[in-house]
Amino acid sequence: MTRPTLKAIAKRVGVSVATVSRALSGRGRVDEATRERILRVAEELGYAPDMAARSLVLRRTENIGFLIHALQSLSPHTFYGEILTAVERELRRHRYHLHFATVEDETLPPLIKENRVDGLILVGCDLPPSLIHSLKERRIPLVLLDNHLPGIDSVFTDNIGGAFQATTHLIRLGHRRIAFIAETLDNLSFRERFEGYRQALEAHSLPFDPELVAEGERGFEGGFLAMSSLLKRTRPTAVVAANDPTAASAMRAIRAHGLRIPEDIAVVGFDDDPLAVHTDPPLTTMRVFRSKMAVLAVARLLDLIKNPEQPALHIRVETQLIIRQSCGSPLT
Amino acid sequence: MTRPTLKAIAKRVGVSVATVSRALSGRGRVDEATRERILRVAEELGYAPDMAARSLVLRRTENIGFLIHALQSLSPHTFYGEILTAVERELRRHRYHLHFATVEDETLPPLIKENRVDGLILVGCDLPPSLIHSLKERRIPLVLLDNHLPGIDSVFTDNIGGAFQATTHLIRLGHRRIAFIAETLDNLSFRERFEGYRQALEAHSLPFDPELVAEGERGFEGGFLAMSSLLKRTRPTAVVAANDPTAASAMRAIRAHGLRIPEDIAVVGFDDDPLAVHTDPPLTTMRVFRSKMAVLAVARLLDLIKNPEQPALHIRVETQLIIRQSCGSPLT
DNA sequence: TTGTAGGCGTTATCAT
DNA sequence: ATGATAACGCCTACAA
Repeated sequence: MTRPTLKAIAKRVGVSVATVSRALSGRGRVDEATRERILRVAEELGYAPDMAARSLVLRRTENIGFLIHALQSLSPHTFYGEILTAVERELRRHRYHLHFATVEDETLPPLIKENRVDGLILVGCDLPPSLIHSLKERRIPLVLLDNHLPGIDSVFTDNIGGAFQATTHLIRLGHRRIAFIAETLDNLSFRERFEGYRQALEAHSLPFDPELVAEGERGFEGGFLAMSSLLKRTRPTAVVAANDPTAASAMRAIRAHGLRIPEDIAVVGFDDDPLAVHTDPPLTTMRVFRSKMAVLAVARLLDLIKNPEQPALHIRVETQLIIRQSCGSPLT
Repeated sequence: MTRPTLKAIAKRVGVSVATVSRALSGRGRVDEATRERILRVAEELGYAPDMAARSLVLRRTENIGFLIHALQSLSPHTFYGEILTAVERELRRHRYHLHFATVEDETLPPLIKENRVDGLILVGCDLPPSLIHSLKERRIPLVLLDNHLPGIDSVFTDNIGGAFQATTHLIRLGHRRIAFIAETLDNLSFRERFEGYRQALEAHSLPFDPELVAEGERGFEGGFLAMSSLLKRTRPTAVVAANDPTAASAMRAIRAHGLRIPEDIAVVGFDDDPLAVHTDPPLTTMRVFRSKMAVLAVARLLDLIKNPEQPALHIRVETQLIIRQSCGSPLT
C-alpha cells in the first residue's frame, strides 16, 4: 500500500535502480527489451518519481509560485480568478505546478526561502515594490503580471491606451463633459487609466476639469460613493469608470439620482468583467485579455528559468472596445 | 549567493550539523549558549530548511492540494475564488502551503502520484465521483468542500434547507405560482436546491407544476435562456433561481419581456454573490458562508492528517436569508 | 548495456 | 550536550 519506488521496480524486473532510472527518464542507453519490461512494470505499479527526492538532487521543484496581494484576491471581481485558472492551465501544459499564495505585507513569503518554487508570477499592482525588489535580489526568476516596474520582466495591460480609446469613444458620440471615477487612485492601473482619460481629453482639445474626477473607496460601494459625491456637485453627460465593478455600482448611484442610462449619462467601464453583461443596460467596456496575458507570462517565466541572464522584457497587451448599450447613440 | 545549508551554519559556528539541526528544530537538548550562537548565525544567513530535503526524510510536504473542476473555476461567479483565498489564509495560519490544480476528467492529477501534497481539499460538486473514490483508495487524507458523498469527509452548504427557506419567503409574501430555474440540473447543489423548492411547496400544500421549472445552460446566459423559455409558455409571479448569476441574468430576461421586478415577478437567488448588490433591484438571496466553510474544511483536513483513522464527518452549514429589494412587499 | 557508489540537505539514532 | 552516521528516493558519474 506504500508508494512504489525505483527500488521496487528494480527488484521486480531484476535490474539495478540505475537502469530503471535511465529507462524511465530516457537519459542514457538501455536495452530495448529491458526498457519495455521496466516501463510495463512501472505502469503496472503506477510509479511516479517522488518529487521530494527528485528535486533534492535536481535542484528544481517544477513548481511556480502565484503571488497576489490578499487585498486583490478578496475583491469582488473575477478578474484575478480568471488569470489564475489561465496560468494554471498553461503551467500544466508545461508540466509545471502552481503554488498559490497571498501576501499581506512586505515580508518574504516562506515558500521562497524554503525553496518550494522555481519561479514566481507576481500578480497585480498592489504588491509592494520593496517586496518585489527583495525577491529580485534573491535572483529568483520572476515576471510581473498586470503590473510593471523598471528592470523587471512584465506582462501588462495597455491601460493608458485603453482608457484613451474609451474616452475617445464618448467624445465621438458628442460628449464634452466627461467624468472619471475610480475606487481609488492609489493603484497603478487606475492611475494609468486616469492618465489615458486625460490624454484623450487633451488630444481632442477638451479642458480637463478636476471637478469631474472622483474617488470612492475600495470594494463594492466604491463606484457608488464616487458617483454620488460627483453628482452632488456637478452633472456630466458621460462617465469613464476605472473598472467594471466601479461602473456597475456607479450606475446604481446614477439611477438613485433619478437619471437614466444612457439618455442622461453614458457609462463606459474597463476590463470586460463577466458582470458587464448583467448590468442594465449592458455595459460598454474595454476588454482585457486575461488569458492571453497569462499565457505570455508563463512562457516568459519558463524561458527565464531556462535562461536566466536576459534583459528584462516589458510586454504590453492592447485592449479592445466592446460596445454594448450603456453609451447609447450619438448625442444630437 | 547560494542558499545557506545546515552545513554552512555548522561550519560558521564550529559545531556539527546535527547540533545545528537540533538547535533550530527545538527537538533534542542543546547548550543554551551554542543554541544562541546558532540561531544568530542562522538568522544572519537567512536560513530556512530546504523543503525537498526536509520532506524527503519526514515524508510530508506541508502542502495541501486544492482541486477544482476546470469548468467551475472558469465560472463567472467569484464563489470559488472566495473559497480559495479563505482556504489559503487558513492554511497559512497553520504553516501549510496551497497547491492549486484543476481537473478536467477522471485521470489522477500528477501532484498525487508525485507526492507533492499531504492532503486534498476537493472543491465543488463537479469533480467526478470516480476520481474522488480513486483518490480515497490511495488513502490520501481528503475532505470535500461544497460537495458530499457517503463515506467521505465533507463540509457543505445546506442547499435543501436554504432553498426551502427562500421558497417559503416567497410563499409568505403571497406567491402561489413560483418557478424554479437553474443553469442546469446536472449538478448536485442545484438539484438539492430544486429539492428544497419542492419540499417548500409541499409543506405549504402548493401543487408542483413541471411547467414552472426550466433549465438553461451553463454560463452567463443560463438564467436568461431558462427564464426566456419559461416565460414563453407560462407566467409565474415569482421565481427561485439556483444561484445569483442565474438570477441576475433571469432578471434581464424578465425585463426583456416587458415585465417589472418585483411588481410583476419577484426573484430570489442563492449564494449572496457580490453581484447581488449590483443588480437592479438588489437581489434577495440566501447567504452561503464560504469563509466559514473553508476554515472548517481546513481544520478537518489537518485533523485527518494527524489522525487518519476516523469515521467520516459530514458538516452541513446552514444558509441565511438576505432580504433586499427583488421580492418586494406582500402581494395584496 | 549495466551496476556500484556518492551525494543532494535534512532528520533521527546511536554512541561518546 | 554533542558528533558521527545512516537513512529518505532519486540521479549521475564512473567502472565493469
